[in-house]
Amino acid sequence: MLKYALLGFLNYTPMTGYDLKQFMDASTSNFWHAKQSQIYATLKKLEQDELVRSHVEPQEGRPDRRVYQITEKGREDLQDWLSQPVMDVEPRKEKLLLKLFFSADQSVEKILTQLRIQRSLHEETLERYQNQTKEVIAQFSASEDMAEHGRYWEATRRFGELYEEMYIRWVDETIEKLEE
Amino acid sequence: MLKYALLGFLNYTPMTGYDLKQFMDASTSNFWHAKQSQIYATLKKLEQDELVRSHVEPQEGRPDRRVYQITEKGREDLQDWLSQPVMDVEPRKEKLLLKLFFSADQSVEKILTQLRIQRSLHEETLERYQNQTKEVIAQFSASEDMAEHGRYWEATRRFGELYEEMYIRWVDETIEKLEE
DNA sequence: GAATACATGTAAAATGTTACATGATTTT
DNA sequence: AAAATCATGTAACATTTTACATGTATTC
Repeated sequence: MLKYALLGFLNYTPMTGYDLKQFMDASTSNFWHAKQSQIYATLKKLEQDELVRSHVEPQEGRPDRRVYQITEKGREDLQDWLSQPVMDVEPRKEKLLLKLFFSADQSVEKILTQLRIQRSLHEETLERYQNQTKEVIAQFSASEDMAEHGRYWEATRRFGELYEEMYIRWVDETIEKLEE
Repeated sequence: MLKYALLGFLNYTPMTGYDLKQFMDASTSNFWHAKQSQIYATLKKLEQDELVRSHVEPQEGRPDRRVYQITEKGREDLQDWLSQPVMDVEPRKEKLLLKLFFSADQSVEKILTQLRIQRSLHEETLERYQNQTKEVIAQFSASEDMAEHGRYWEATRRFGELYEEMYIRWVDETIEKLEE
């Protein structure tokens, strides 16, 4: 699936694995993320499958850049994937909930601390979506050929915002019940 | 991490890999899930590490059962994990959002169809949390020695409920904006 | 008569994480 | 003087998914 994230970005414009990581961190990390090493490995595989092509741009004083661009075959594959509807609900994994589920023998004080830590982490995340991510999207949508993309980027950002608000609400509710 | 889900359940009572799968599907699938094959593989590893022990119970007409029970070492490991606070925000992966992010060139009609499919899938999931999962928890909490656990199980179920409500709200909001 | 439940697992592939390695330039 | 940024990657490991294989008993 990372495959399609990379093809999606390369469909905008050619760039390096390093650039792709920056873009993902700034825009899709809310719903899709990857480590730098995985991005490099996946790009290599995409090139083998001829969905992307690369060339090296020599640089002085800095490491050379390997710039990837999407091929016609890559565009078709991406288009194909985009047009297929998602037919399932994505399963979640939430360590904190797993812990909480088995926490009946822990002290309530310890659990409350856990929850308060999560609350502040999710508050930070929420603020990031509301400020930083929002700005990044606004900047990119400013250019004319990217304006149409802005609507969709904003929809995904909004999801992150709603998610974090929901999470904080759930923590507050749970803390309240435990304090009774 | 599946490791701790299995230890957590085995800390209630000894059971087979098959039983563990049933329990997880009925209770933790909202925030932690695993395939049957992964459960068997993980149990094998847990036994090698002496965190669980197993014995075979012969059966007639049905395959023999391999019943696992947690060891003292396993209990300590679980306890240790439970007492450590979670210090990060769990990253999500949402295929639909990834698709939506890159969908500016798709027809609005196609995207709306995508969103409507997701809406109905998440509505089903929400209802499951509100009815089936709620009942399962009520049943298990009925026995005296499990009553205290019920509070925590309910908190995790509530998370699923809030999540699905949020998701549906987001879909509705997004559909509305696209229809403008 | 067909499908589901019960119960176990193996093998291969895909995916993702962690740790390591290099080295100049720029910022703190 | 130390840390972060730019830029690449490899290797080992861990986790997860998919597909295969088996066979009885019960339910529809």
